[in-house]
Amino acid sequence: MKADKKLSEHFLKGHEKYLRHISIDCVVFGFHENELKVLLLKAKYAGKWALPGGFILTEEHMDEAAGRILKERTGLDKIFLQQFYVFSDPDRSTKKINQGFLKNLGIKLDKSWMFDRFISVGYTALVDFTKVIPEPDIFSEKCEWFNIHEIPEMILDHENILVKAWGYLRLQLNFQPVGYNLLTTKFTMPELQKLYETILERNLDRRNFQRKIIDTGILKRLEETKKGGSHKAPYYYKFDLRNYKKALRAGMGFEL
Amino acid sequence: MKADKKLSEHFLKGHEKYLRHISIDCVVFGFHENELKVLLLKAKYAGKWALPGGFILTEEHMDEAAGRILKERTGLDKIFLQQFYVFSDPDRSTKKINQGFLKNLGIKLDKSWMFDRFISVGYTALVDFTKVIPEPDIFSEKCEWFNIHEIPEMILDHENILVKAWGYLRLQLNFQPVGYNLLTTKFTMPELQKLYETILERNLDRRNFQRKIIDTGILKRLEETKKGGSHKAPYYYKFDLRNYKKALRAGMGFEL
DNA sequence: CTTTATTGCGTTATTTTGACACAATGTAAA
DNA sequence: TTTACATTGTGTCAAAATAACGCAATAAAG
Repeated sequence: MKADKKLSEHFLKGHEKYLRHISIDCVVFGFHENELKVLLLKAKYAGKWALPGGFILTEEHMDEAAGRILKERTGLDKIFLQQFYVFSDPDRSTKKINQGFLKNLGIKLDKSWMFDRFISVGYTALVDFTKVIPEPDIFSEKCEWFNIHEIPEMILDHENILVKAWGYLRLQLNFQPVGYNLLTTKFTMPELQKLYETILERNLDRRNFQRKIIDTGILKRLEETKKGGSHKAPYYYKFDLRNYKKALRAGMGFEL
Repeated sequence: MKADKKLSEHFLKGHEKYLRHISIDCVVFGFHENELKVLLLKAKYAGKWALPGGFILTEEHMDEAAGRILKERTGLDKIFLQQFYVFSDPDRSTKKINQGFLKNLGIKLDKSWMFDRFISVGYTALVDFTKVIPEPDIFSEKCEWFNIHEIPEMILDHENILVKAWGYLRLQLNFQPVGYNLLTTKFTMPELQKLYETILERNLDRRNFQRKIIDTGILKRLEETKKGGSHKAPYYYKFDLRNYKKALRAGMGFEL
């Protein structure tokens, strides 16, 4: 099989291409139908799910590497990425698990660089759910979105990474263009509020939320309204990127 | 010379002992005489100053490595450490600089692991200035404290790392036991206020600061006062660690 | 014993936040 | 066509948090 040959080469020659001991794991957040979602890959033959990850080319900036890795998985360019933590437990990737994975692949490689210890840098990625075309890679049989509350069994310490990323997202809500990156360009106030409520995991007063977010001046109301519901049609809004960036520098307060 | 032999061995055999491509750089903050200080090393023969840094043993947790590195430099155990950013520019450590450094040492080593590209994980360390005994290592001729506003010329991207660490410290002021770790066990209210003012780089109203910090309940006032100034003697305080940790979880607001 | 610098404690005005009321409006049912 | 319903847009008011400032108390120096 062609895919297997590519895999073999990866295990045999990867160390010439990539920095050893260092990996990247991305937690890709999306927002759809009022739910926070995470993009996961199902590892071939392993039967468990994994965060999209990869390695750093010998002369590549790590942030670029993260972008490159994600482009292959989502089809998107210029994704909003942020490193948030380094996972360095010496036992986080055990040889046992990786060897089992290889055996199932039918490849006999006892001394691949892949069995070395890896320190992994965690990145959060915020993407527009509607624009992503999920793509599995040669290591994976599937690539799918999962509701943040319905995460399947994951390999290694990936669940831990995911939980930590979510906490980071919550902390960053006041300082980063979370809304700008997770929503489509056009959205309604209830949609934006739901996003905040989902990330903060608590309900916000509709009227106070609106006042607060309007006062920051980061939004521009359009003339258009979103019709379809059997009730008053909400206005569409879009971000005023200029003001947004200015407001973010100051931090806009939604308390935890 | 014995030191040179140790150095040679480091350059020749280090890769057997440490993970390649990964280093740690620590920004050690202290507070003394109302000034924020940083602990720096003067690199031998290089003539420039450097952050205390090091490498990760093949089976060591990265956080432990950071602690181990700092223990050698400060004589302190159980230092409050936090990773804050990963510096991964492929050009951040150029071969030219390192080779010059080696040449000056009188050691001819063209293919040392030390010339590989390094990705460095930045840590902030908060220490009690009065308890630190600065110790240079075999790479350094000096180890000294510097005022944060009087930083000398530094090697590589270390000044950049330092600046980023300071920004991180500011952000963490409301969420981390910054005061607890930077001050001696006994301190006065004006001392604590100066610490906050120095980190935030702005003046705070003395009376509002006092009220706010007292209201959090994180302090315990002692009967003792600090005499010596030609004015009313301020009370000593110490942290109520129980309440401090509780308050930190909620975050206590000093805005930027 | 007076002066000086600074502390401890307090007051008031302003701003921000939280809780809630009510009219307006797009669709579906009558 | 009219009515019912769900949800939106806007506004009010009390409570809480913050900012700005006053003044008496006191340790040391002259």
